[in-house]
Amino acid sequence: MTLQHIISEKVKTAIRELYQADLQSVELQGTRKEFEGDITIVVFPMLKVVKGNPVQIGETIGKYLVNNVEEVTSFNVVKGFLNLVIDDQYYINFFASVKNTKNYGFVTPKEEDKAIMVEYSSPNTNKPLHLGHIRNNLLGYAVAEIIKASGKKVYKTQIINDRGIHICKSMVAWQKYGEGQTPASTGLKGDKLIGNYYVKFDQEYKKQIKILIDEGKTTEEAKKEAPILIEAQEMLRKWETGDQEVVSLWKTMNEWVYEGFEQTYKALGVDFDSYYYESKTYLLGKDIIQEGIKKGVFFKKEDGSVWCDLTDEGLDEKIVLRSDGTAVYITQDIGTAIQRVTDNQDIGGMIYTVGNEQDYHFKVLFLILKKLGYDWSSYLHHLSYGMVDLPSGKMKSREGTVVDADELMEEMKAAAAEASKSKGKLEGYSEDEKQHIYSIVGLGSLKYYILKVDPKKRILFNPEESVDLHGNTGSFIQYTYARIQAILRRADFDSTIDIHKKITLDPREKELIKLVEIYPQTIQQAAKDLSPAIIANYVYDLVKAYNSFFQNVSIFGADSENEKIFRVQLSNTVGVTIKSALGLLGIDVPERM
RNA sequence: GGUCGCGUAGCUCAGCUGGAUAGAGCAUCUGCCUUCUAAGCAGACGGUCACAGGUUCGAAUCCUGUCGCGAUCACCA
Repeated sequence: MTLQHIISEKVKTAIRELYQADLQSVELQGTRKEFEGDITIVVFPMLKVVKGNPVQIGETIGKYLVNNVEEVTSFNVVKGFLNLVIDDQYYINFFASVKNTKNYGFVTPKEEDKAIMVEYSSPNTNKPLHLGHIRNNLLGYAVAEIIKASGKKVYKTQIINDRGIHICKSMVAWQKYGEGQTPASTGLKGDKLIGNYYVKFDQEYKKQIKILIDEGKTTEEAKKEAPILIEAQEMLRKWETGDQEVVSLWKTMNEWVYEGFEQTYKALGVDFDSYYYESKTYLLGKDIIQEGIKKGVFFKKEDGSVWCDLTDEGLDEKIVLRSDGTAVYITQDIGTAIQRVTDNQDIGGMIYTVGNEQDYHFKVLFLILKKLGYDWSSYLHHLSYGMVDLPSGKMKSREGTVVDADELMEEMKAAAAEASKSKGKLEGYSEDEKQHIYSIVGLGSLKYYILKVDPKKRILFNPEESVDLHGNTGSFIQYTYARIQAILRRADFDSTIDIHKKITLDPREKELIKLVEIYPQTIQQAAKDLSPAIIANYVYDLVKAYNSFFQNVSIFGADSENEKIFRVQLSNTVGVTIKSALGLLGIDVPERM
């Protein structure tokens, strides 16, 4: 039972004994810095059941708590706020009880619990990953880790959009202009190579449109009749009929892309427990549609197209199968969802990490699955996030303003290297060790910069700002961790020495213990809100408080040995918590920097 | 046009299940390295929380409307 619980219960008891009234709940908050105290009870809400002056009621309850709760040493009342001063010994005992806890703040999942499947990344296989994908990957990975830490089993997965006209465009261009190039022959990553042919297709397509218009066609006609587009469409038809040559080329080119993606994922530090491929699930989707027609969930129009009527829910009719019988986007999503639950019987819910331009799509998808009668459909969430904009505006592939994921990571690493060299704190490290630290710091900056923002908001990605070392940045947090390690190296750190004896706390020490105290509930909140930003903001607060402590309270110049040991142990616990919280964000920590 | 989201300091963001004088960072300005990593600390400056109503003892937070920005409303994915 936490101190908050004890105080809440005692307040209720006090109201019952002193005023013969029942209080539903007690509103507690941390006392603001400008007032004396640690925990504050808001008196105003009590006025609904207790008539009287809030200040007097506060005084009465304050006296009662001092007499009846050991940890409450004194109190003061300001307006309707009852500030309680908590005994330092409470915080010291709390710290002692927690300082050697492994995985402090994490809840271990129970065997019988249902699992959550988190889908993220989910690229098309016709071009490399860019900054937008980075946000998606970081968010999906971090949310998965946070949910895991909050006490649930988690499966990470993705859906790879490996079929469709976009792949065929790259394939056609490669066939016509590729001259047999491969990743091995060019030294290019596979996804980059394929991306080049996607661009090549677009260039040729535009040329042909222009020629057709010059020949007197309308723009509309030209766009439909360009020979290279006809070729791509023809290739898609061949693919669907299983044409051996086309399927073989498709497989080869997709393999190249997957190898490229794997390198990017590895560099980013994200991973997956399973992969789903649209090419394998869209047929199941089509089967489900047929069943749905029998169940009356869908209906067929005269032209053969199949629809779902969602007008009762305030939405429109939604097409789920084209008149020629081919699958649309949502068809395969229905199939994939069902396939996943079939493969993993313990799934109790799914989270889709997809940009907010698809809010409507997922609303419809979840409704359709509900109409089809799947009980897990009520535990589906769309983790909807905002776009990443550049100072120059939106990223547009046609205008070449897309920020490539691999290049960006290299740039971040280079910036970290430059900054580190100017500080010169890595003497004695080998070149490999230095490179490793540049990588940790560069990626840490990037990840923190993106994850600290509320997922649902758009991000303005300012390259100059993202490599900044000062203030609310990943570097600052990692730097603090490295600082703590320097202390521990020098102190011959031993976590087992008992420090119960220490009597008075510096306000900065107390602040740190309070922050450590709320780490577990912060994880729960972040899991509930699907928001890594909550963890990012927490770890920033923790680090700021530590630096204030570090700069103003001498550790090795402490008055007593006991005090010194306490401060070293406190530093260690803060360091462990920083590492743990950053770990949830997929950010590594350096021992030195 | 319908629907959804957003609007907080010059800039980038916290705070939003209602609580005290709205917080950080960047930028600008002052101090602090012969003592544990100055990628730091201490401080100054900076606000009509888009606007207007409403609910409430109390509103940045909840409700309604207006304005601005964005997304979406395909037999594209």
